[in-house]
Amino acid sequence: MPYDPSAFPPFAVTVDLVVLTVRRHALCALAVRRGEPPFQGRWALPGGFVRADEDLTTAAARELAEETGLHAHDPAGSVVPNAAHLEQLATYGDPKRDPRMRVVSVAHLALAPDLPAPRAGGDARSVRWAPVEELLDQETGYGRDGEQAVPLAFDHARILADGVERARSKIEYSSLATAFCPQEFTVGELRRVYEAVWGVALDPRNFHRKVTGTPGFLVPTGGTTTRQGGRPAQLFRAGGATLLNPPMLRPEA
Amino acid sequence: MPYDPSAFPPFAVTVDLVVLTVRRHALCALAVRRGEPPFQGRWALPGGFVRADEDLTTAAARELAEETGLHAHDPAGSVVPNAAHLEQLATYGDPKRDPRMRVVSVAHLALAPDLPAPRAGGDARSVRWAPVEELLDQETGYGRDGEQAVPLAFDHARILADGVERARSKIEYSSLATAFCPQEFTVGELRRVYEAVWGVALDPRNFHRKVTGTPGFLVPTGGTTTRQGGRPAQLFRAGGATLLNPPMLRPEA
DNA sequence: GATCATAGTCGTCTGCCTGACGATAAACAG
DNA sequence: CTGTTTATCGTCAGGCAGACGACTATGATC
Repeated sequence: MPYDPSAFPPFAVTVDLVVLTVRRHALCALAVRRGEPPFQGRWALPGGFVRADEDLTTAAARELAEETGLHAHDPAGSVVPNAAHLEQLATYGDPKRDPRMRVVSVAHLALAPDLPAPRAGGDARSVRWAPVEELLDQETGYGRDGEQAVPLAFDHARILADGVERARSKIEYSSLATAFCPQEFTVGELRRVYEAVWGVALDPRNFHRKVTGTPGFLVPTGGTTTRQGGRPAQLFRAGGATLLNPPMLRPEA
Repeated sequence: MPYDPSAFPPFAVTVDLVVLTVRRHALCALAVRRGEPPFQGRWALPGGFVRADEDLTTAAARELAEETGLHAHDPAGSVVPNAAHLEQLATYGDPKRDPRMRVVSVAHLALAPDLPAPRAGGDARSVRWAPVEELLDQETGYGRDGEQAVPLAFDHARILADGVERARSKIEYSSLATAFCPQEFTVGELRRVYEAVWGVALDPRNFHRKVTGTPGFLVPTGGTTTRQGGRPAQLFRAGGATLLNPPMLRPEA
């Protein structure tokens, strides 16, 4: 081995979070405003340093709770209300990605239902849900309103784009879309999740046939709701199945 | 922000490599024997420290070249003979994964054709291609021969298992299986790659129909070969398509 | 050289799934 | 009561995959 173990270069290790939800028929990500240089005043993904005795997943779950109050959905754990799906996304370590020092960031992806107030520990104006389209359009200079027509800090646009792409592809072959829904939801609400994440319109009849016909995907709870207007719809919970086989097909292939 | 940027905990960052190939109809991974504690004498995945000014992908490509002589296939680059596919796999950062210090390892996955001699810079007995089944069976105590019936060092069994799972699922919906083949190959050779990676038998007729019917997957070179015995087979190169739609279906779902 | 074993290649048939879309049902708004 | 909205059930045609028969072209063996 041609290296000296006592002379390894020191790194800072952080976790950054791509927290996605569906609000008002649009896929939104959590953004925080930076209060200090570099990129002061710019929007960024939430994140922070990994502590000395902390696992990466633990650090991500801690940051998620600090920023949103959401608890990570423990894969083997108990049923927590408002639990979010949390998984590792990818790691970004370009030597110049942080001008201050060498920082390696382990990005994580979190999917959460649309919660009332996404508020953070600090002041309310420093954190918000922003449509991902808007956050990513900033990269190409086409922001909506003047104030936010600024790219995300660091390489966070790239990280966000990777997270969105992961979510888009993963709801194809897994039941992960239910992570965007409340505990009980209707087929129509689930369909609107797919439509918002993929940015397409789906046929309600074929979608209904597909999701109700996939064993283990949806479990009827017996109740109905009319919160979407129209004819009352059956309520469902997410079933035990995590992999969809055959998958949902994204149109416009 | 509740942290002091000048007081972040220091980490060592390494890259570990899951290098896979298909040899003698079996999926094999590159393993190196550790020459020093901890886990001295045990088999481990190749890897090493990321240098101070080095990108993660660059570090992985450097380690790959050092251990195997393989060059990473530059996605936008020139045609390099014996180029391997290289992609980031996942990052492992359990505080106790290395007893010496806090090490975060960014694992990468490399897929390479079956090359004549996989030898490393050091002595030949310290590096080998081992069937992944054998390396992972060690975890449960069912090793083949006495000498190697020992688990991999660190958490490398977990990393290897994750890499194998990534490869198994990725050849379903991408043309990545061609990374296991030489520049020119036959449909039968490609089928044996799928059979080795998935550990199943595929119908040669349906497989042939599927791969030759997918636009952009295979490009005939005009030549034929009889190196597999039997009737001469057409030779193909990998086409430009990277995503297979609809995907190859893994039996026994 | 005839025969056999081995691989490769082309077709056929059937069942399942999907996309397109008609029709009905059950609520609410005017 | 009528129109609007959403949910849900059905029908039909096309495409693709699995099962499998048939034929082809080489090398090996007697």
